[in-house]
Amino acid sequence: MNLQDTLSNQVKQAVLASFNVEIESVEFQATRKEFVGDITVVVFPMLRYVKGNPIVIGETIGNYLVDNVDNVKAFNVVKGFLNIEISDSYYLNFFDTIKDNDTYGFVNSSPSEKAVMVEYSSPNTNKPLHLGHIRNNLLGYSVAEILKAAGQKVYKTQIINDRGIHICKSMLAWKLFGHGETPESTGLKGDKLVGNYYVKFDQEYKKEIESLVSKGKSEDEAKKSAPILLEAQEMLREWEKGDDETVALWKKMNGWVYEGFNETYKNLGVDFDTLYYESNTYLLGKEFVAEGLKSGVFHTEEDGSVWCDLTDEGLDKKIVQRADGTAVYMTQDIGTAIQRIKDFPDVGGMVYTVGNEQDYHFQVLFLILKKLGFEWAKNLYHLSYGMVDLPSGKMKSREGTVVDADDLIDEMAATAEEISKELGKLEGYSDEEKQDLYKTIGLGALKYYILKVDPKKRILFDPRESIDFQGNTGPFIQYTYARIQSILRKATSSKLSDQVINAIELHEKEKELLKQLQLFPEVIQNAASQHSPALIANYTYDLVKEFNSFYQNVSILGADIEDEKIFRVQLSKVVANTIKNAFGVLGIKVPERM
RNA sequence: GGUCGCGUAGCUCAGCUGGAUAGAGCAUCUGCCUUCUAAGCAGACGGUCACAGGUUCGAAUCCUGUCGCGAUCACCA
Repeated sequence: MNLQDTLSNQVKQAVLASFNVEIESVEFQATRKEFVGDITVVVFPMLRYVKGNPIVIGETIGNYLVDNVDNVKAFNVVKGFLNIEISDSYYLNFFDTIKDNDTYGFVNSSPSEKAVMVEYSSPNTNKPLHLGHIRNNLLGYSVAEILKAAGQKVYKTQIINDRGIHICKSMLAWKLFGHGETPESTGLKGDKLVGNYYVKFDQEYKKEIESLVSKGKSEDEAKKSAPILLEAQEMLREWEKGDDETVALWKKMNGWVYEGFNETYKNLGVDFDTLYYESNTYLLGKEFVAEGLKSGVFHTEEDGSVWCDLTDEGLDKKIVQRADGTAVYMTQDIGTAIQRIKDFPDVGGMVYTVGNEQDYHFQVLFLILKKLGFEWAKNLYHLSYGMVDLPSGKMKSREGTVVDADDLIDEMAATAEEISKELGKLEGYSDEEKQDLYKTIGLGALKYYILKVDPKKRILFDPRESIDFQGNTGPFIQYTYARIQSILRKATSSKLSDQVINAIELHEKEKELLKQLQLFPEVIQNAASQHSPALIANYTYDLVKEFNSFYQNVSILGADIEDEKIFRVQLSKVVANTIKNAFGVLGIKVPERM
């Protein structure tokens, strides 16, 4: 039983013994720094049951606790707050239970429990990944790792939007203007090459619109009748018919894109257990549209289009299949969800990492799946996150106003290199080790910068103001880890690792650290239930700040008493391990030196 | 217009299952490297928690309304 539960019972007994009243719950909070104590009971809520002066009530309870609870050393009452001091031995015992546990805070998954599938990334295959995708990838990956750490079985996946008018635009532009260029012939990453033709298409399209308008057409008309657009639409029809040449080109260019994406994923450090392609799942969606028609979930309009009426739920009518029988976005999402459960019968729920512009879509999707009668539909969660915008507004691939993912990753490493060289602490490292470290730090800065923000808030990214490496940042936390490793390297020679600690008096900073460590398992669980890596990031920052204060104010290897020295080294080791585990679920590596 | 989200220090963000004087970082300013890595520590400065009501012993936090920003309401994805 943890401290709070124990105290809770004792406080209830105290109230019962002193006032002859039973109270249901006791409200605790951490004691604020400016007061003496470790944990605080808020007396005010009890006034409903116990009439009287809150100060007197607090003192009565405090006296009872000191008399009856071993771990309670002393107390003081300020207004309606009963501040309790806990004995050092309690914290030392706690430390003893975690000091050799490398996975402290994590819960092993139980085989009987249902797995959860986490979808993220899910790009279109007509252009490279940008900063918006980075946020998506980091969030999805991290939430998947957090769920694992909290004891769930997880599959990571994505849905690759590999078909549609967008890829046809790139294909057509390549065909018209590409002169047979390939990634090999140009030295470009495949996704970059294909993306260039997506931009090229748009430029040509705009030229044609302009020319049509100058010939007297209205802008709307011009947009619809530009020859290059008509040709792209024709290409899509050819693709749907299975035209050999078109399909071959489609396969070739998608292949280039996948190679490019895989490189970016590798650099970002994200991975997937299984992949889904839209071109494979949209047909299953149509089957279930037919099914839903039979069971009356859907209905057909006069023109043959199929709809789901959600007006009873306070939503609109939603189309699930076009009049010409082709699939819409919703159709394939229905199909994909069902396909996944077929493929992985142990999956009992899914998390969709998709921007908040699609909040409505997922609300509708989940409702439709429920109406279709799928048991697992109640366990679907839309991990909705805010857009990453630039000072100039939205990022637009077609207009070239994007922060490219690969470029950004490289720039971060370059900045890390610059700073590292200035500081010059890496004598003895090989060039390869150095490059590796720059990447670790650069990515650490980027990932932490993105993940520390509450997912639902939008991020404004100003490329001119580079991401910090000082203060509340990834490198700051990595630096603290490296510092601890340095101490551990110096300490390993002696017998510091598995000594038993005798009773020592805790330094204030040590106690604060132990309190912070105690929170970690709860933080993991909260982050999992709220799908929020930001909670882990903020926790880690608080832990690290506490450690640095300890480090700067207390001598570790130079402790006067041998037992103190052992304890401090062990405590540092546990802090380092917790940093590593916390950063691990954020997808951030920690360095041995920096 | 309907619906949803957001609004906290000059800037970037915590805090939001109601509790003590609203916290960090950046920026600005002071100190601290002949002791474990100064990407650090200690401190100063900086706030009408968008605004107005309400609930409560107590509201940044919950409720209502107003304003501002964003998203969405496509036979696009």
